[in-house]
Amino acid sequence: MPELPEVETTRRGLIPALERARIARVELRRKDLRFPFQPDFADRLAGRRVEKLERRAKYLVARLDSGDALVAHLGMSGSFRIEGGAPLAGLYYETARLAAHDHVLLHLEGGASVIYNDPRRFGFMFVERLEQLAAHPRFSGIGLEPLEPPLTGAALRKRIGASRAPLKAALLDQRLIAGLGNIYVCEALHRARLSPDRRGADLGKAEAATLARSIRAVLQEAIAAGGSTLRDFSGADGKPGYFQHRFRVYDREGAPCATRGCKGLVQRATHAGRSTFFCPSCQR
DNA sequence: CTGTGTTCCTGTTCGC
DNA sequence: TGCGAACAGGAACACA
Repeated sequence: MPELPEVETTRRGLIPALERARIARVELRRKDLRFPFQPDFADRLAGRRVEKLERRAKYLVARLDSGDALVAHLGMSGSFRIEGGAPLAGLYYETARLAAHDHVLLHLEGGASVIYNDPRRFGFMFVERLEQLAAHPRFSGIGLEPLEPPLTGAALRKRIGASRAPLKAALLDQRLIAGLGNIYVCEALHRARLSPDRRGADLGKAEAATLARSIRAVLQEAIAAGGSTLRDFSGADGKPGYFQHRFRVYDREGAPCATRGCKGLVQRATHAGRSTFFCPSCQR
């Protein structure tokens, strides 16, 4: 589910509870998510302090005072929430109430708990030495970050200009650009008025610049809106995002195109087994 | 190198 | 109302 804006929303929501907090105890309510947990997973977290919570592509990375990094990917349906934390009669209690599909609980010193919930269990977590993270197979091939530093048309053109894949596929490819998923690729292409079938290799400089600007804009607006909630995504504060109300094409098949002056209707097509929403009239 | 299909898993929605 | 099928935000992999 969660694409870059949802992961970033999660990061920002978790920071107040997690940064500088110490993990007192780790509760694994099953032995695996998408993969089995490492045998020493819980032991390497317990007693450690979180120094910084960062994001790379769609990954959350918590730097620990041990030199380890806790890495989490939300898959299609993962979310974090914070519970508890208020002292009772001068003592702190773990007060987390469990919900269906709560799989990992990080009980923090002070009584709050950070809880990972994931019905489909496509998400995963692991710990890795921080200095080895860049060389980790899941990180070494990751492409350009779209926001920091701001993605330029030239950088984008350099990456996808080498690809003869259709733009829809190229932008979904995390090895080229990091953080985009099906929703934001559709939205960015529509804003840039580019057909999902265009090839990266024949994008002109001006088109690449427009596309880069569109990608940045849609991601930034989505982050400002707290991400998109299609079914049940919510930030760490429990509130849903509301960027879904600002979709111009995604899940709007048959609706009039939002581009000013365009009389087209939003169409749905399939690329590589995934739905693509676009306006055939203004996206060329 | 490319596109396509499959797989992991559960929940929701749609059509009959 | 019930029931099965289709479909859903990700991403790695096998294969043609």
